[in-house]
Amino acid sequence: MNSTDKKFRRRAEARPDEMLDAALAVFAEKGFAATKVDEVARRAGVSKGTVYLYFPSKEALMEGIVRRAVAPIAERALPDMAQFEGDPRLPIAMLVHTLQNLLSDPNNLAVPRLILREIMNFPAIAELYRREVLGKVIPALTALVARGVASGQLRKVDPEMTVRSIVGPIVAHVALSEVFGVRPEEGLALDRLVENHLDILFHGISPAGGEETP
Amino acid sequence: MNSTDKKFRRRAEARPDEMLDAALAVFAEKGFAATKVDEVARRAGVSKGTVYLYFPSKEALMEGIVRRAVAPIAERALPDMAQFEGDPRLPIAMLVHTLQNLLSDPNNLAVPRLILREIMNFPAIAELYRREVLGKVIPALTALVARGVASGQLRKVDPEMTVRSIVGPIVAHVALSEVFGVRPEEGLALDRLVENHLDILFHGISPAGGEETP
Amino acid sequence: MNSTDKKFRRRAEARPDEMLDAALAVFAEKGFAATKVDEVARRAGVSKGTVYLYFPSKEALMEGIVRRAVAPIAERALPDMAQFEGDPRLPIAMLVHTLQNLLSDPNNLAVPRLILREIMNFPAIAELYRREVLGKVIPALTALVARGVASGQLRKVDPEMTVRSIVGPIVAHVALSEVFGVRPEEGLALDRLVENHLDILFHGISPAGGEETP
Amino acid sequence: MNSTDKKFRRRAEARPDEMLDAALAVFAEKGFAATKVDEVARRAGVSKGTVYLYFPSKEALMEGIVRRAVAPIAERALPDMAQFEGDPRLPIAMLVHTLQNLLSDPNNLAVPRLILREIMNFPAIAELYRREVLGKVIPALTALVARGVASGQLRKVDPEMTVRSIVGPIVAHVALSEVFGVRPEEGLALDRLVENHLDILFHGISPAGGEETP
DNA sequence: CATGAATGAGAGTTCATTCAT
DNA sequence: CATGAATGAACTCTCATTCAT
Repeated sequence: MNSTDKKFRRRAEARPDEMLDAALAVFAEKGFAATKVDEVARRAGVSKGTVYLYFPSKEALMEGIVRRAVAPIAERALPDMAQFEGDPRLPIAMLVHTLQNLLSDPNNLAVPRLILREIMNFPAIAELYRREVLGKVIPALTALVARGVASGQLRKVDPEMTVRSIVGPIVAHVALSEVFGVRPEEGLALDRLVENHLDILFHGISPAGGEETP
Repeated sequence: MNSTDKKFRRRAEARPDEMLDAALAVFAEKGFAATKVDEVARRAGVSKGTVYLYFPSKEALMEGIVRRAVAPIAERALPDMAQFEGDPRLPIAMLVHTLQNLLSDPNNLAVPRLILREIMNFPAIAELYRREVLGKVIPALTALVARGVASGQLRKVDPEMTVRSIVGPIVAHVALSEVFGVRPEEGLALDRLVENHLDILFHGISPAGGEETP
Repeated sequence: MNSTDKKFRRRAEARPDEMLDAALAVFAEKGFAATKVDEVARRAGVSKGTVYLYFPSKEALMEGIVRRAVAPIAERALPDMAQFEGDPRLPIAMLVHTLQNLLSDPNNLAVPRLILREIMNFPAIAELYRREVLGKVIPALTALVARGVASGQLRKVDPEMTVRSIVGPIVAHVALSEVFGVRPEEGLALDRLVENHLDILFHGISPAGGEETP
Repeated sequence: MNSTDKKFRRRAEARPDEMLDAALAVFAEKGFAATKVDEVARRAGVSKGTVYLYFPSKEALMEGIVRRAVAPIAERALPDMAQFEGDPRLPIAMLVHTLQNLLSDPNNLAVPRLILREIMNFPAIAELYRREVLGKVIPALTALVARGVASGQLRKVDPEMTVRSIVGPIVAHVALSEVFGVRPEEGLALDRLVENHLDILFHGISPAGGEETP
């Protein structure tokens, strides 16, 4: 009860996570290059040396942040989509709404923002993201669209390219807002964007006289 | 005796431009932070001091690159679009094809790539881009869509959000390719993307039984 | 095992002082501008970075030197003088002799020499010196002379200007020697200067038939 | 009358002097180290290269300034003093008043100020000054005092040290004012200083019951 | 485990000086 | 004579990383 009391144990085990939290906060605020390890340590309530006890380098902090954020994505909603058999517009709408929910919470936005900001300086992160997220989401979506086209539930569109039409408007909307500060008066208004986007998308990919948006 | 001998190059008025070319090349290759002014100078065939003769700082090189690239954009195709009276799908298709042409040339791609890579560390550049490019293109496009909706040539879509549906797929396509290396086997295949995109888009925004893609 | 082995010196609280010593030595030798921080570090037995661990800039070293040297001056002999009630020539002689002692030791001379050399490039130091040293010594001396005049122990001299007559000859003597290398054959011969100076001064400010030099 | 008209000739011949004027102005304002040759050139209305046409280095400008200012001093009032036969207090008073006049004009103050500021970084200048000015003034003054002592017109003072008592108060007064900004409310008030100084000095060096200040 | 003092390679920037025109 | 574009050595300061305690 002395050296193993709550405080001590929690600290010992949660340390790496606390450091990633601190690093994310500072990276998000100042960018990777402008962030000093000293400040990450301070924000995490430890000394600079301790950071290096858990992470071999400043870059490793960056990778740790991304790895932690990316991990749950792959396991989550993907399997469902891949095996879905019915109207492909349903999982497409689900995916879009999942994205919407994800992006609505500023907390969730911090990591993508950071990735967007730094990715071109971190080939390893780009590769990780490509492999763990895009490499799973894109093929699943492509297959979904392809099945829809094959079954006649969708018009004869190019499945691979259509994936860009599904996520593109959302990406563009968030990028405009986050990078350039171009946003509607209401704020992000993601719901408005999603509604209009799905409306156009489904009109665009459904056969003439096709069903309405699910 | 040719135009590149030493004597001619001295005092050449093209000096600043040559430096921006060199800077663009190195920034594109290594990123802003990892680029040494020394290397920009070497690549431009001058000494480090000479760079500072024309640009007060390394950052000024970055700004110079963007400013030079952004300048012609605003003056170019915008006015036409704003005053166009007929089928709004025509100028939309034109804009998309203009983008396609622009992005097809790897030379033209270098600046947007660089901007994408560094913009979050250069608020001034983001602001410049927002003001000079987005601040002109987006309102023009929005008005165009709004007119189309008003005239009944387009379905009742949200003009402001629809702009994201027009450029989003292209942005996503280029970003996937340039940032993550996710691209079709043929390479960028921008034509395939554009064809599919316009197909879906126009089906998505045209009234039921509307005209075909222009 | 002695007090200068590596382990003991690490974290020593004397670090800043050691650096000031080193800086003073190099500044005195080469002047501020011609001194490289690297050399200060080497002379202090540390690395360049360590200097910046304790002092934020090269200028801060300069200020540190002066501040450290100036600190004890104000607290020392001033209070006595201010409250002295008897013959004002006594504390004047004491002050002059204190100066004489101070300036006799080449070690003590280093700081004034450095100040003299660099002061015009360091307004902050001039201000510090003015406030902490001159701002206390001069008014005290002035008051002393004024009291002497009022009590009739001194002739009717201008107290404020007489202060210049008290310290001027010493300043001139040291400046001639230190700056221009003009000095008697014996060396500085401060005692000779002081004796002659006080002889003239006291004859100059005492009433006709006044007392002898104390 | 074409290529030798006033403008051209004056420029050609007065160039070096104009450059020294410009250099003095900038050195006085910013100090030697902080002055850029570029600015001296600009202030002189010529190009940087032209400065190097007349002066081999930045330091040479400094030396030129001092040499030009020092030249007339030696030839001027010195001979008179050396051969003066009457009351030595007369030439002493004259010297002090000459100094007073010299220092009263801010224009004349610029060079001494600059010398004071930079001399310790320019051994050559110190040496020049020592040789050309001090080496002549001090022996002359010393001899004068010695003669006064020998003739009984002055008390038995140490001639060499007494020189410090003659110029010291003035030096101290100017240094206090120029270096530390310590000055009477009226401004420099050199006349007040000189009057009090000579009063004390002559009372100090004259035999008891000696004559009044000339 | 944790600390934080110490390191030192490295980069941006300045500016006296040169020299082709 | 005059120019001013070009040079490049030199310097200050930063900060990721190490390691003795």
